[in-house]
Amino acid sequence: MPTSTVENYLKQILIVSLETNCPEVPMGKVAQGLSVTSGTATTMIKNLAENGWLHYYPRRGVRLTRKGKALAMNMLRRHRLLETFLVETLGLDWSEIHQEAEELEHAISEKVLEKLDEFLGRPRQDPHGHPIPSHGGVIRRSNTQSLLSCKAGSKVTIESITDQESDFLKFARKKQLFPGQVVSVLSHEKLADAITLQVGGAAPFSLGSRSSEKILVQA
Amino acid sequence: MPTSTVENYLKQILIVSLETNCPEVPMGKVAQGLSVTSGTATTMIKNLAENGWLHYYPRRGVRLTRKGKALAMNMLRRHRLLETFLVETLGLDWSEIHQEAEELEHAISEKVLEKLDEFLGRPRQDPHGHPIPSHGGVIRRSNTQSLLSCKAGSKVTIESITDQESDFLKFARKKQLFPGQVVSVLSHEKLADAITLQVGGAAPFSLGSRSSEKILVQA
DNA sequence: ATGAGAACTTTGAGTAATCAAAGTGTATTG
DNA sequence: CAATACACTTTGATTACTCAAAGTTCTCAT
Repeated sequence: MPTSTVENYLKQILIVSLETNCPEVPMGKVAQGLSVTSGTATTMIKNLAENGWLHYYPRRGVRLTRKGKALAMNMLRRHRLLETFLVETLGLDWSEIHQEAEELEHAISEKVLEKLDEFLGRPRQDPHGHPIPSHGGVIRRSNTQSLLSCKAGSKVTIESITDQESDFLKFARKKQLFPGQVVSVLSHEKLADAITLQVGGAAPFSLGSRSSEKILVQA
Repeated sequence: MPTSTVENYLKQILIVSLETNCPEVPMGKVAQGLSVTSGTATTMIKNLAENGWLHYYPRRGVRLTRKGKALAMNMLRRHRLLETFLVETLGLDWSEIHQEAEELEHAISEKVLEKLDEFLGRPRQDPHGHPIPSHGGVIRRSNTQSLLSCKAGSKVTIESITDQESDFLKFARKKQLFPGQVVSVLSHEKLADAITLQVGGAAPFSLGSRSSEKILVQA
């Protein structure tokens, strides 16, 4: 039985490798993502490698094994199903569910998880718009791009918000930026590092590149 | 923030002190209830005493402080609300929920707990018939006695089953022994250590003292 | 190519929880 | 009232994780 620390390391590595679209993840990202010192990450990673969760290429990075990826995918499934439950069933705010799910995902058994999935009607996406991996660990990958890469004049649908920070999510909702919303890109000034949007009939507003990168859309 | 080990020790002590109706709990019961060696229990208890969770009387036992009892009551509330959720909402069998709740009770936040309570309609009892402590940590104590103390010829209503063992619970349900059921005590042979019952129209059967002690009833 | 700085690893030490086994105190029972 | 048995405590060691700080390797700009 892997400890919850092991689960967290593997999940974090999977998340980074999905984000960067590259299976090899540098140590720095691991340490940073888990808020531990780099020395701690090195020690832990060597231990994970010894137990067959991942391959470790010193001073280069880390890559999940099949076994490691399966566990990590399962953690993502747990996390996203729990987030869905917290919002849909218990009515918590989407800005506060991340931390809650972060704890619960290690405590919930496979049996309860599947009952929960059934109870929720086997949802495909969590409240942030992220796909929920299947029981078998498969994730539906859609052809999305970030809002940052949209041209002026285009009209796109928000697929997901890739940030779990409470403050950003509160802001996003106030501006009506959540999955399913249709957004018009009024302008995109590369040099000014800003993109101007309009959602529904509300007043237009601008986002910097940092923020617009966090919003994934479909044309 | 107490660790989940701390939470487990305090909860276990509270459970024993409620069962025995005595606030002082001997070390042996602590070690046994938590499945640790007696040496481990001693070390841990000294640590808990230093942190104000309980009073430690060496070679005599242990007694929760106000602070310790409050935390322990809260754990009991978590446990029993979660058990209720697992049975009522997700449809798990009452024989398998104890272990599940045992894990989840440490992971669920106060906020989610209260939402859950609301969602469940603020239940007063868990699926085993045990009272659920209020948010403030108060427990309704009814005047119950165990089935073992019932006279032949009496007719009683089951209030709760004080055993979490999966096998015993499966047996109990098969015999229709669960909260709310009305039971006739046909005979009670002190010397034979057996009590004979009838539930509804089913065939009469006998229970030994070990088992009948686990069933709490109201006249 | 070289030297500065970033990225990474190593080392030494600490915490929380656990066990096995040896040691101590207490309570009965003959 | 001693001998024994039981309940409890102490001791020494282990595991899984963590950090700070010192050490190493790699890369890139000069």
